[in-house]
Amino acid sequence: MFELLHKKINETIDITDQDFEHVKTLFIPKKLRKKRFLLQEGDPCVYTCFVERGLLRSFRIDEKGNEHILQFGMQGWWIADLYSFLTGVGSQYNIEALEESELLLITKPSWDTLLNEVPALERYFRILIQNNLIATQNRLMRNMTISAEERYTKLISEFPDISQRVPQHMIASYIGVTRETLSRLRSQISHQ
Amino acid sequence: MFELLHKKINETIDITDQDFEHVKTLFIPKKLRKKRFLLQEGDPCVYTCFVERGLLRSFRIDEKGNEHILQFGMQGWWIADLYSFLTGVGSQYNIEALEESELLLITKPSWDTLLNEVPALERYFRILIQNNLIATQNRLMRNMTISAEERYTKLISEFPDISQRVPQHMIASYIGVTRETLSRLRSQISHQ
DNA sequence: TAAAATTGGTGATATAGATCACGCTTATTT
DNA sequence: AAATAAGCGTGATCTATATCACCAATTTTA
Repeated sequence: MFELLHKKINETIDITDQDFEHVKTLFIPKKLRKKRFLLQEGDPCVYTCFVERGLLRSFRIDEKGNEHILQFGMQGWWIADLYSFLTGVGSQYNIEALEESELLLITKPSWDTLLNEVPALERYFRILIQNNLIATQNRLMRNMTISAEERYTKLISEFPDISQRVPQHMIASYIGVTRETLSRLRSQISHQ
Repeated sequence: MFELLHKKINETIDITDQDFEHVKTLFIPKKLRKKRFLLQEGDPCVYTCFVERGLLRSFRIDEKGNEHILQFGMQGWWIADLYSFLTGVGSQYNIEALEESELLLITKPSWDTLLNEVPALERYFRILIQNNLIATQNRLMRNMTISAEERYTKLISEFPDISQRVPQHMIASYIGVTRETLSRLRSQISHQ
């Protein structure tokens, strides 16, 4: 259950087996079936979630009822509504399993404890968040500088399996277009 | 010169005077005149920069020659091209002073040293980056969910002095529209 | 202080992508 | 197995924003 988390942490910092045993005690393992929610809009985001296996998405629904995906949470990634998790306010996001998933959850109090008791993890999370920031800045700049078609082809080339794993309308709402537009872009691309 | 940095660090973590004296030795104070560059596209981003006084912007120029602003670096904020700073590869961004500015610069080797010698700063930077990530995610979602006009009015209400301090075409390139579009939005807004 | 550059406003037109509306498959649920 | 929902494609039309082209005022630079 904790293999992937252990591996991921070890990739960035050195953690003793003893410390990792302590880490284990603070996480709550959970299986989440497809289409079930880890977080619903309005509720505080109680857990930060590490994805051991499966696939999740975090998304928001605007006033017109359109979905906008902030993040796909793939195997080995973390997913949460950070702001809600840190402040305890009601979340504006939903987090839903797109596949049957195995998760490791940690609450804010446990996370605070963990960071105090295993200071090396402060660096692990700093680097994790740092990489996430870089990726989010890139995505923001891409949205401003390149066309929907380019955004789509770049996404597919970075995550080739994504179009098999998630429906097209979710890919559309991740790159910031409607499902109709993506459908037309795809047919253009396939006709050379 | 170091007052603001000291204050900002103290707002998030406890740092001893002794540790802060050490911090001071690793930063390079620099004055940058208006329109001068701290970083030019293609060069590696050698410094991460804390703005003691003044205003900077980081931006990118696309193939068509249009500018896109990633960040304004206001007093008390940090600015850099994180990816280039961490990896040493040539940057895709420019960083330019929009006002006469007083900066505190730190190189990657010094920053690494600092984090090892003053572990408490690991938390300071984790929280700094965490807040930046939250803000960047919000901006990304806003760009996908709300109109240019709303983006403009929200920016102005969050940073009321910005329209006095930076030219309109830069505000336009921050919210992701052309200068012409922003000009028209502004005249609409002023005519009620 | 004259020349050049920057800033910002506005008209005419073009276009990427949204919206609405429909039909056809393929999964899911009961 | 039937009923329902989800997923995807596509035509017709609409709209927000981009593009191009120009002008006037202000600021910066030589």
